[in-house]
Formats: sequence, C-alpha cells, structure tokens
Amino acid sequence: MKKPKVPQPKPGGPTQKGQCAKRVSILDAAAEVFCREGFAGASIDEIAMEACVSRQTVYNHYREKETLFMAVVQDILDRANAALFSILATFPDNGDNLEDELTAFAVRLNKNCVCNHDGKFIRKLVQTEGERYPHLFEIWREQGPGKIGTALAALFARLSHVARLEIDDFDLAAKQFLALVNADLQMISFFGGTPTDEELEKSARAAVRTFLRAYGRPPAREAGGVEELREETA
Amino acid sequence: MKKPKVPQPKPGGPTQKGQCAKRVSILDAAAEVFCREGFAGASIDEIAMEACVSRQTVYNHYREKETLFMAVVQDILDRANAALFSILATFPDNGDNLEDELTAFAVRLNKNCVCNHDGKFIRKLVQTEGERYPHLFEIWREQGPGKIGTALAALFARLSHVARLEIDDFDLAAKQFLALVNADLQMISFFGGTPTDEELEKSARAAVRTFLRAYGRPPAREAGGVEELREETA
DNA sequence: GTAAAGTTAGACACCATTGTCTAATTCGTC
DNA sequence: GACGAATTAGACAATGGTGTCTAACTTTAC
Repeated sequence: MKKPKVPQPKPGGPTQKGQCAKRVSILDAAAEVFCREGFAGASIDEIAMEACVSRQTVYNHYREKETLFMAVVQDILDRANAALFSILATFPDNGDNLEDELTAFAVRLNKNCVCNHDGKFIRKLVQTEGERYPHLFEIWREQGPGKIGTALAALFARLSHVARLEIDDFDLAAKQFLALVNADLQMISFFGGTPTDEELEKSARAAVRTFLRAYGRPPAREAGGVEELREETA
Repeated sequence: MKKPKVPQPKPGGPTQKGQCAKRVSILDAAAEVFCREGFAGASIDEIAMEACVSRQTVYNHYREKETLFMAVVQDILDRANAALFSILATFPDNGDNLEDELTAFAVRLNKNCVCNHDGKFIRKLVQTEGERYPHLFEIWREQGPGKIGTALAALFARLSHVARLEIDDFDLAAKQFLALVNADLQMISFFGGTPTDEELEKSARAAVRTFLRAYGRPPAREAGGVEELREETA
C-alpha cells in the first residue's frame, strides 16, 4: 500500500533539516522551470535536475505535477505578499519633501515587489496559466493588485491630511500612481533584464513628478511667490 | 521522394480561393490554441480540429509546428501594426476640446490595439515565449510599444504647438499617457473579459483628466490673461 | 551500531504528441 | 465527364513525458 509520505514540517522532528532543505530546493527549482517553460513545457526531470534531487524525491514530496505547481504558486504568493506589506509600511506619513519621499517609496516598491523575481513570476504565471486555473487568477487579483490598490488608496488618504495633495478619488489616484510608476519598468522587466538602480530611480522620479503635477497643490501662495512646482529648476 | 508542397499563394492560380481560405482558417485556429495553451501545450491535432481541417493539411501548409507558430506571430503582428497606424492617424490635431478628443482617441486606441484579440495575444505571447524566442521579443519591442511610444511622442509634439500643453519631454509624456490610459484596462483584459464601452470610456476619461492636470496649461485666467500663446482656432 | 526513514538510479507501463506515409476522396477547372 | 491538385482519415514509428515500482544506498536518531 501507499504510505502517505506527505512530509509535514514537524517542529523539532527528525531529519527535518534535510527534508526541509530538499523541499525548498525543489520549490525553487520548480518555480524557475515553471516560469521559464510554462506548466505544459516544464518537465519533472528538468526540475529534479535543477534541484539536484532525484525525480522520485520530487514525487515523494509533491504527489504529482499539479500539486507541485500549486505549492509553487502558494509559496511565491506568500512571499510576495509579505514583501508587499513590509514595503507598504514605509509609505511616507508626512508632507515634508514629498517628491523625494514618494520617489524613494516608488523605488522600494518596484525593487522589492514589481521588478523582483517573484513579481515577474507571478505576472507571467497569471498570464500564462490564469485561463487554465481560474482559481489562481482570482486569488491573485484579490491578494495582488487588488490588495495593493486599496492599501495604497488608504495610504494616500492618510497622506493627504498632512501634505499638499488634492485628491478626490483615492482609489483612482492609487491606481494611477502605480501605473505611472510602472510605465517603463514593466517593459524592461518583461524580458530577462532587471532594471538598474539608476533606471529605477529615474523612472520613479519622473512618475512622481507627473503625479504631483496632477495631484499636488502648489506651495502656498500667501508667501508671495507664485512659484509653481514645475518651474523649480531655477 | 518528398515533393515540396509548400503552397505559395500564386496570384490568380488555380484553387487559390479554397487554399487561401484553409490557410487563414488554420492560422486563426492556431492563434487561438497557441494563445490558450502556449507553444508547448498546443497540439497540432487540436489546431486542426478547431480549423475544421485534417492534420495532414496543416502539415502541408506549414511544414512543422515551429513554422506554423512563426507564421501566426507574423500574421498577428502585421495585423496589429496596421490597426495601430490607422488609429494613430486619428490623433487630435488641434486644441479644441482637448479632453474629449484625447479621451476619444484613448478609447479608440484601447479598443482596437490594446484590449482587442490581437493585442491580448501579442502580450501573452511575448511573455510566455519571449524567453525561448528572443527574436520574437525583439521585433515586438521594435514594432510594438517602441513604435507606439515614439509615434505618440511625435504626435504630442505636434499637438503641443496648437494646444495648451506644457510638455518638456515628449517621450516621457507619451509613455505616461499610455500608462495612465492602461491603468485599469490591463488588468481587466488580462483574463477573458473584454471591457465594456462604458468601462473604456470611464477609464480613458480619468486617465486623460489626470494627464491634462499634469501637462495642460490652465485655461487663461479671465482677468490677468496669461494668454501669450493663445492661438486658439476660433 | 542499528534501525528507520529518506534518497537515489534505473527500469517500467502508459499515454500524448510529432511528423510521415498511403490510399481513398473531394474539389476546381477545362 | 475527366483530369490533376488538394484534402482526408487512418495507420505508423519515434520521441518524450508522467507516474509507479524496486532494490540499493545514505542520512539521521537513538
């Protein structure tokens, strides 16, 4: 009979370290191969080879290809979610130096959530396999851009209380902020290349400048100078 | 021996109509299946069935799977390119009613180039198979967003001569215009659903409003008349 | 050391797919 | 109607993938 070998990580259990190491090794390799070849194109042999593990071990840990695939998705989604929240926590909370702060935030967001390995994988995955696994598409929309959108909207609402921002629709503003921030990055990170730090910075600053031109109130007129934001190169 | 049966469309040749019809039928079906299943997941049998054609006929027209795939790509790329140019030709060329004109243009662009069948296919294709066929990725970047970006930049430059626009970097503005215009559509058209006309309109208007808030000069203040460049076509 | 668990390579049946081949059939044109 | 070209269904070998099994091997816990 088949012994159900599903190895659940028992805390302090025996051989846990070795097993666990293999598990993540398989998971990483599988993510790599699934991302490169798609679900249909990926072969278990290839994954096993890339993980430096025998094919049988793969089958021992994850009953079949489908199971492995789902585990990979879950894993990446969790990681990406954690990264997203840790970055959202750094959203500026005061109006000082708005352009610099928002730019730095946008860079962090792009670097750790959008242009990184996991972000690329998720986007590719959803696009390639979303049709075949509608469930996958749904949880992505809930946990991914949906969550980031509403969270950002709330943050902009908070920020608008203490900064010179004139936003009537926070959801829309959040979406547009994201769109601007990803304007060129999306394409750059489409293929292999990860954008350099300079590219990230430049792109983020351009996006934030435009965003603030649209949504930023000009600095108080009472000071006399009708100095517009866009003319500050003087 | 093998007779090279590559059927080239001879102008006025015999049985051309039937052949041609089958060719496009195969091409369409192949596009559908490749898009749905990816290159690896698509089977020639499935394509043949969907095209209402025998498998052998597929092999008669396109020697092998790879050839068929390339033909599909070329076909879609050509069609998409033609559509893109025909839409770009409708870019507003005067400053009257800028918001409405730009909104209508954005709607046309999205409807005919971004959210339509071909647009979706190309994006999916590039993302799934771009790594395997770097050539594909290159010609897409040249003919796709690259071309659209520079073309739009030129159009904005033209427009800025006759409209209240304050753009210093036309390339950047074009990219940001596209980004804003696609802010929510991208996601909607990610999965099956094509956005409705109302969604298209609403999304385009929001994008254009933000774009004009960032790049539009405010209409002349009635009293102080900042009308130095007011060449408005009555 | 020993025993139990996990791992490995390899063989295996099974299935889907590609691409070829053939013989029968249909289609378009004269 | 007759001819040639295109199309069709089906059989076919070859390939490569999945998932199972087994027998040897290694690691880990005690």
